[in-house]
Amino acid sequence: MIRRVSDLVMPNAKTAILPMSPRVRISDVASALGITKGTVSRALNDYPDISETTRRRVRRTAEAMGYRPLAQAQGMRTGRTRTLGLVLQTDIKGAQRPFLSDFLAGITRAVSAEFWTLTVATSAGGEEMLSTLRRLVEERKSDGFILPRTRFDDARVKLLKELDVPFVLYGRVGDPDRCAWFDILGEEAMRDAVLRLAGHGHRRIGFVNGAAAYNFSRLREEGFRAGMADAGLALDEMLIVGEAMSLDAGSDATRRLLGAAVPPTAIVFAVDLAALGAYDAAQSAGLAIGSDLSVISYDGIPEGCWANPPLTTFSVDSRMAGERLAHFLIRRIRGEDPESLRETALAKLQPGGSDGPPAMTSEEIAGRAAAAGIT
Amino acid sequence: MIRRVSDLVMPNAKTAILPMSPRVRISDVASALGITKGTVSRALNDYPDISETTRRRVRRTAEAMGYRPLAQAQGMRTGRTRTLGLVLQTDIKGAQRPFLSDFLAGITRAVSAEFWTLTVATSAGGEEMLSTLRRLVEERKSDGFILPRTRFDDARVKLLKELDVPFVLYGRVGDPDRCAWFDILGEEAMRDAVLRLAGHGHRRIGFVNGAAAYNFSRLREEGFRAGMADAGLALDEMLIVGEAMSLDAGSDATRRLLGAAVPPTAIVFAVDLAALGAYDAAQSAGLAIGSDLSVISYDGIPEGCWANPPLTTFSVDSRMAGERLAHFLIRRIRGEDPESLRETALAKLQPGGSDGPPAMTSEEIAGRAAAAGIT
DNA sequence: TTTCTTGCCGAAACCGGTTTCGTAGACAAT
DNA sequence: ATTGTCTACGAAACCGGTTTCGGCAAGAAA
Repeated sequence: MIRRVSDLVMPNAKTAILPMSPRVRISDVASALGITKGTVSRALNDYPDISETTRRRVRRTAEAMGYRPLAQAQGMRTGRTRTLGLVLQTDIKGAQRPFLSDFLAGITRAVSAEFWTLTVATSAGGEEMLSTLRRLVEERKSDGFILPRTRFDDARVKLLKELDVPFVLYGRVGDPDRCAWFDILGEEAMRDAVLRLAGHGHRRIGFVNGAAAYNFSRLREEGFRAGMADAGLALDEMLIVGEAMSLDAGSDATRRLLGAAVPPTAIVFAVDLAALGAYDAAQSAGLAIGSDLSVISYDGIPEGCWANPPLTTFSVDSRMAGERLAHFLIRRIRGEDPESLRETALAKLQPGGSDGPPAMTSEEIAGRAAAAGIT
Repeated sequence: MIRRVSDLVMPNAKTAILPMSPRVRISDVASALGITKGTVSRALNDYPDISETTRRRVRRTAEAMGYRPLAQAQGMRTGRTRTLGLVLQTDIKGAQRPFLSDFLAGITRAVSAEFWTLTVATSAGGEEMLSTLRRLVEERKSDGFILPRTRFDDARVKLLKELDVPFVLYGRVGDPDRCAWFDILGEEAMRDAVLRLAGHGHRRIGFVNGAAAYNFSRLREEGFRAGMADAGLALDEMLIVGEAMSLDAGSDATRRLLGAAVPPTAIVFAVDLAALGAYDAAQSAGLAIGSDLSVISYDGIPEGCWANPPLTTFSVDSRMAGERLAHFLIRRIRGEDPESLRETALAKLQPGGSDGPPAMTSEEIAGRAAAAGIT
């Protein structure tokens, strides 16, 4: 921890000055052209009081000399440093783990193509998340934020709106006012999952949702319901359970569904990690995933491929998401209307062996479950 | 891509100035004390020409007023901005994926505890990696770097030494001169793996190494050899293969070992991902992992738990590694001797079901392999 | 021709820190 | 009392950009 203010400052100040590589500064460009640096700056920044010919000359020589403005120096006056911020939540064990690498690759790719940078922080969520955001804003460490894993009513959004700091959502929120976002249409995936199962001949289908606080859970449930309606299947509220974000929770949820009076022959999961928990529950009930009990899920985590049989799931292109989000955020910071920066994409079906035509009736499944002591 | 220099600068300059929150500036502290900001700065930076009483008064009021220097402003003169850099390599599919989340959490935890920040970039490796580092240094985006996945002869180390930019290694290198590092003792793990297998009764043990370019591969092979010697087992160079960093490569390597004249009854893998490839090869040879063929590996990736049987592996605490590395780098940047910043830790055995007493002799395994067409 | 615009640029202030330089005042030595 | 030294601080330059302000010169209007 920081104890004294002096821990924050530069020790050995004299020797701390780096041997600066011969950067091209704005004054170099100016003197090369025989004009003042103020004029160069205004020319590059498209001020209206610069003649078109001067503007062109300045641009060309700046380019030719390899001039690139120092973000921190610009930041002194403007308060902007061409830096995006990403605060990851770390209290949920392994929550975004599988996607993170691709997601970061996408963001940094977009960001460095424009000579911006990304600063990453982590926090435990809740109040700490907000104070971390606030600190990054106050210390001018980032000009805007990418907010992953949005909640229906998201405190981060509220805070950043108040502070008037730009942000983009990876996901959607309840109140879309002044929000830009990129999102995958989880609801469409859930709908398609139901239709695929119905195509296999399933008629009793259960749904295991994620945590209700997250906005995606609402959407995926909507999608499930829409799919059931489209398939002309009866919806039994007893076959819808939620709050399953982990293996254990997924396992428990599966057991609850199998213990129903008339259990489902197939289950749609909103989250891969929960779906993998179903394997355990099915095994303990003596049911074979893919035949006795069909499972389709969403996320496309690599662990799914290692399950036996491999999990049928809708996979998400996290890298592309990162790229789109970074571009959107930069445009947002540059002043574009957030409501014009909204885009969605579809998840891609990744067929495994965890779904297929029902090999058992609900009654037979109920029998097995009862025999295994599942109620 | 960037086309014109003006893409780099601030548009709408007039409106771009942020409504600054009422930060406490150094001049605020100064006027509160009735002294000049220069004196405050020198007091906080431990200049010798400040009286002890003044220094104390300045510290206390600065603390009380919540003053925190703006890193970019300091950077203008000093060239330092209290920022660590991390450049991830993304061309190797999923190479560091499983560890990344924990690793980042560790780094950012340490970093934000000292009011520093982390900027993350990605690159495809090779020349692009070097130019990315160079760019971050030139644009003063980071004061030093954490270099993961070190090679025996690492081009990044060479470059940063030339540029005289501080760095710490996650791993070790051939030439330790002027290098600070944190590393896990993979060689010890490999040694222990051999001893564990020898304890099970195995006498013919193979080794599948990672890519020779990485320094950890050399160390892990050394550890394997040391283990064989300690266990008093004969070493057959035919049973040592390398360059297996992926599933497919691991599968191929396993097949090669099984096709040997006298195949091993157990295999030690340097990399989990390769070890998971052995499952496939074993299955196609009609061999059961854990009994017919024992496997012990290293990394502790989560996929290992999903394999059947779960992989016995030595797991690494990536979060701790990130934390230690960040602290080391900060101390390095503050001027400490790099050679005093070196630390190692042990990997932790995570027993699974992939190893056990040999159920078959080498001859029987050779028979199965031959029957499966593996030569 | 004179005056009023307008376009275009130089000069200088400014952002928030760090660092250099100069000097007032205390004290010691002469 | 004068000179010299040293301590401790004020004043100002500086980092590399952006933004404000003022004014010259050319063209338009009177």
